[in-house]
Amino acid sequence: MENSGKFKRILVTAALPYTNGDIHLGHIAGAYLPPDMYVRYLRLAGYNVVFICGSDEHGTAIEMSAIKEGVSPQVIIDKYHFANKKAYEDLGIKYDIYSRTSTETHKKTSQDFFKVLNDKGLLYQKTEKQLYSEKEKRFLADRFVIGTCPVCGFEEARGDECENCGSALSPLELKNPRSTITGDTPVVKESTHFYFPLSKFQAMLEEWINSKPDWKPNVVNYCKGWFKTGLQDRAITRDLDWGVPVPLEGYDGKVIYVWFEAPIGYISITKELFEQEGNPEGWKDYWCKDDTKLVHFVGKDNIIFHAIFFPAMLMAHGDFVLADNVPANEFLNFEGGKLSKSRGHSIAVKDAVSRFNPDSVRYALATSLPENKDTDFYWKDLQAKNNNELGAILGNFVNRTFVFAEKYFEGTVPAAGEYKEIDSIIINSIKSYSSSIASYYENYKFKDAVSETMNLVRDANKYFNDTEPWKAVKEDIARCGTIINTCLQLCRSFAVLFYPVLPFSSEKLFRMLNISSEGETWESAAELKLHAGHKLNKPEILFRKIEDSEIEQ
RNA sequence: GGCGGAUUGGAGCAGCUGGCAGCUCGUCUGGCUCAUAACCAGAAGGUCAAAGGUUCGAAUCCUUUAUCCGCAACCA
Repeated sequence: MENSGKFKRILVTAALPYTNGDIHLGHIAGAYLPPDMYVRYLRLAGYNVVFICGSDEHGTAIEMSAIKEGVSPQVIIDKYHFANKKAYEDLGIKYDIYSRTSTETHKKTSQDFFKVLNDKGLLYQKTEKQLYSEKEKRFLADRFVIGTCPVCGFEEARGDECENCGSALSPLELKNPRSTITGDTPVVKESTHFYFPLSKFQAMLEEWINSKPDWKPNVVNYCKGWFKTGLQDRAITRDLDWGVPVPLEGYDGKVIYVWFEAPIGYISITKELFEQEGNPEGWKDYWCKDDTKLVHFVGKDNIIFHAIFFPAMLMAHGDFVLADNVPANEFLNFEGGKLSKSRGHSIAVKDAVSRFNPDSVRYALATSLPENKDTDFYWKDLQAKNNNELGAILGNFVNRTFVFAEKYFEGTVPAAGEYKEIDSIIINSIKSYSSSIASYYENYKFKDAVSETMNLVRDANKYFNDTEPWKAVKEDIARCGTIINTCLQLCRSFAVLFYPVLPFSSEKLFRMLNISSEGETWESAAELKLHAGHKLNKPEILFRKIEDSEIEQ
């Protein structure tokens, strides 16, 4: 619906996680759960969609982690690549492909991209003075230099800014500079780098973003802030060992800047996906045709790269589609503090899923997504949402329905007789709910989509109460059958409508209903597909209660 | 200091092209008893951070202040 209509296919990307740490719930809420829900919805709704992600594995930070731990960068990226891949799987975040930027395909794709821009004469070179460590035989990135602040005299000022007085600094301004890695004194040495003329693309970018009225205000505001300052050209190469080498003679020891090369990963990973599927040219449909809708899901820290820098690169290159939307989220804070590993304010995905039902984690995050502003996440919220909403509203409705079918109808679907008005109302409401929920998904309003889905279950519980099947079972068994039939049909609707947010429970519900989830569509959620006499499986508890003691940890 | 964002009942959030202040949870009361002591109904609870301004009318627009957060281009 909406503007999906003019597109033949949708390519959804989730921000490539930087592979020097475990992903945590803040990342999930910001950039991974929303696209997973979006894609699951789109598939049910019948769209042609590809969902890709992968590890971002190059750059200064990874090389420095490797040096500090005394291992090769490969050890670092392997460790976190596989750990993060598993974390996504554990949470039910299901990509069509989860690859990485250390592949040959990616190396070639980003080098080709670089060469196209260079051959077009768009790039230029500039020589600048930089600090160089003779002992380590490397140029030092700003943040790996400390020294005495020329403004306030603070002796531990970092190369990019002084934490004491807040002055923005360049490492060349520091007095008595030294490497944070070895402590030795660097020398000033010249180095030549390629620059991307971002400033020349400002007008085109502004026009492009102005043509996107459906973008979230927070994203547009971010971009406008950058435009106001004026975009500056960016160096797109670095003096570093760990990365994609500059594909030209005479540039040994230089690699393509990770933020130039990483988003090209979206293209190379799409290529890999289609290669695996035996259709090596298939990726072009998704990247080179105007009727592809490209959507980048990112956290707000990545807006600059996905809404400004990467689009400018694509404009410069010329062969590729630009993003239709960048529905970036804000940050999710934990227990009232910033999510940061150093302050112990982060929850790694692996710690959350080892304790709780992944669907409970997904639901708790989905209902407090930082869509418009930073939000807070508390363990007790997860407990409350699991117990009071998933358990008491959804799980309990399913359970009370199944227990009736089990006890009074031999575990089968009873026949539906004549419908009364109250039955018709709830049955018709499934259709209106499914279309309003769909509209929320299409417009990236995931919190609203989830709470709207739960509202249908609230209505279902009211229906159960108002029709009083526990009385009907004694007075009018046929009437009771009609009610329980309706409730079972509702359960099937829930299995479809909750699939985007609660995939594991949805599957469980399909099993309990003894039907396959294969071939289910969003449209079918409103159909009454369970036939009288259909045998049900034994009911199971969908969401077990989380005790206080589990939360106190 | 500059730029951008935020501040709404006990908690977490929505509302912000200006028009009686909403949702979920929690609390209190009542109903029901099929069900994971779950479900349903009703109620209480907010001078929308503060001050000033525009307007017939402001949570919403403007100015100032306070607090918090992000950005500031070689971390990604």
